[in-house]
Amino acid sequence: MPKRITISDVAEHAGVSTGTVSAVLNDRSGVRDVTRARVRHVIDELGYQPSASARRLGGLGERDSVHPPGIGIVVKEVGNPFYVEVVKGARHALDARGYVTLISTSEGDYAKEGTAIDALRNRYVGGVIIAPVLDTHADLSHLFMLRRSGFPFVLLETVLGLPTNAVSVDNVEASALAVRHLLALGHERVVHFAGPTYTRHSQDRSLGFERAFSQSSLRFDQGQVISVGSRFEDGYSAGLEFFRDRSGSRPTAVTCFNDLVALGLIRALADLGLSVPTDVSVVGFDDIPAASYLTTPLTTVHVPQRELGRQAAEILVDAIENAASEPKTVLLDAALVDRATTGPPRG
Amino acid sequence: MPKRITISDVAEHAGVSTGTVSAVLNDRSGVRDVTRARVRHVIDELGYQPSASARRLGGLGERDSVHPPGIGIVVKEVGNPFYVEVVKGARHALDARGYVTLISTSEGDYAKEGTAIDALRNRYVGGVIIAPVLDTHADLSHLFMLRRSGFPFVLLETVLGLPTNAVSVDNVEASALAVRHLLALGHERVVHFAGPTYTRHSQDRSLGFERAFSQSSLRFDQGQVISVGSRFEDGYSAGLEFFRDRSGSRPTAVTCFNDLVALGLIRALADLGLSVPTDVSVVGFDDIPAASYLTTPLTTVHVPQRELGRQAAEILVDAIENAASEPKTVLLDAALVDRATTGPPRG
DNA sequence: TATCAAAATTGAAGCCCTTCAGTTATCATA
DNA sequence: TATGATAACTGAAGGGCTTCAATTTTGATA
Repeated sequence: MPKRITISDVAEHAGVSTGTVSAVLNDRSGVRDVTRARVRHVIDELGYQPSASARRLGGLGERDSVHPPGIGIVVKEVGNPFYVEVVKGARHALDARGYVTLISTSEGDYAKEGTAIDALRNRYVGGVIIAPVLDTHADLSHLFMLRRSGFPFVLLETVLGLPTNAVSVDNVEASALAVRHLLALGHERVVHFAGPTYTRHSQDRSLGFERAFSQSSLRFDQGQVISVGSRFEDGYSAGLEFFRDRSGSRPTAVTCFNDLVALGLIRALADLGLSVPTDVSVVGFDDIPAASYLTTPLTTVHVPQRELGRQAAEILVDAIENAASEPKTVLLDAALVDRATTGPPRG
Repeated sequence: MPKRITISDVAEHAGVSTGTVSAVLNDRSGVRDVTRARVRHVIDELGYQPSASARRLGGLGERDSVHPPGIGIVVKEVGNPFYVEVVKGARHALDARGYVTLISTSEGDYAKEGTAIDALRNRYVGGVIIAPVLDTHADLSHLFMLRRSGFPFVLLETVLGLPTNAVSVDNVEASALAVRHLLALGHERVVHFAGPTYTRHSQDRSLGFERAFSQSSLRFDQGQVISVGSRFEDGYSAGLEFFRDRSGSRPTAVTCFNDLVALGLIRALADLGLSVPTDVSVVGFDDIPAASYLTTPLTTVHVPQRELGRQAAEILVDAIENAASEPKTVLLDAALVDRATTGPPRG
């Protein structure tokens, strides 16, 4: 194996000391221009590449002193439009503060989330933003360990029993908003297409649905909450199954876990020959960019995704730079956006 | 500042030597269970965190010996459905080979691309997959320097004059496919909504359009290629502008730089009261997942995105593990997918 | 040319680990 | 109990860089 070229090799060839080479490498003042030039030339000549580990080790402590500091973001899935927007918001804020952003995914898998966090930590990110996977079988131990180790992080979902930095919206209330909108339009038979159980978002949104219903003059029944999933396909297949053969007692409106599910459902309704919103009103959740692109723009609950990312970034940077900051939870407001997929029930 | 807890602290508290602690840390054999347990306990007690830099420095050379090795992916934009699929394909292959995937974005900005690559390199990824930004004003110097430094990388676009690993499709030919499809349907007035100039993809697709046209009995005119962009909004606004007030000489078909532009265009046509494909046929490019979801599924050129990612990952891992491998360029096949947005011209 | 403060340069100590030759403890066997 | 063979443990020597007190050089001034 070719022996590594070190700073001493450079020093020797340039006829200076290692200290001087180091000074050149770090653009420190107090080196004559001729010397600087000579060293630079040798570096180039020899194809010298500094060892990042040695730089960090040598410097004061373990911080990423040499290069722009990094922060990591662990999302469940790359390409989920919701997280895409959150990441954009965070990235923007982080750029402005001179941090580089590194993204990794957990694929909604609890173990992979741990791997991703470790990988990021071992690579000198100063902190991480995490969309946590809430696996009922797991004990969330790596989040607790993270917390115990004092490593700065911010969650994109509040976690019960874990007092830590978190940024989210009040999903219970936001979900209730959607229901109230439908009730106000005169709907009485409404169901909720719920998301995966591993996310608090889903639990809260189901809860909000139930609560808004219970608070109305109507009666709530467990059967109104149907576990579906979070993807377009989930909404589509659940929609087909649910609305096939159901002419009589068919619900007149559906609130969905997120916009993707809503879109899938709308597609299924179209395939079944039902029209939106005349036959069925549909409300999404999140307000992803595509929601407003569609031929019939989606009525949905707007979640300030970029702002979510921005605030998470801000809190994280603050935690990194002022080590002493207190755990902070921020809840942003959501709002109903009334577009074209809701209307009064037929007749 | 709180002094860092080192391996010697642990050794001292546990009454063993640093060598033993190191052995425990690395799960090496030759340590009695009682000793191992004692050391583990002290580690826990003291909240000891190994220094990743020191581990790397101490080990043989600069490789990422201790933790799973990482590879980086630099895409232009997180959330671009095309890259999302490519990343998924790569991630899948990389997972199987025990690499962790770290994603960073260039935002289509040449300078940020350099920053992203550096950030990744300095964080011990063994190699990177890059969707290169082709800035006409830049000299692509960081790609050349990367190459010169011997750092393994794979491009998702071939770059003129840079013999290196690359995975792509033959965009010229693929684009011609779209045109031939339209010509076969009887269209004569066809235009191309071209992408941004900073990507080779766009240049090649425009070229393919021109070529297919020239090879037909029809005459090609520069005016048929309209520079639009790569986003939904770009397609939408260009569509509005182009098809407004043009009843007579209006083109009967459009091929688009990508699916997003096509979707934007379709939306614009709808707003103008024109129907697809009766009034205007539209062909996309890439075949992103959403293309088949829509109410009127998009006719498009299918690019095997996941496979692109998979092959890129494979080549990269090979380059990392067998340092001597030759630069390799792979061109995958694209195919036209005839769905609902194309048909014969009216009349 | 002599003087001296400021600028430039030196080089050994230290950062925290891993490694491995050498030493010591252990335990089965004679 | 003595004897090896083997297992367990030790600790100093790196690994490549940064730092900083100490030294040397520079160049303006007398």
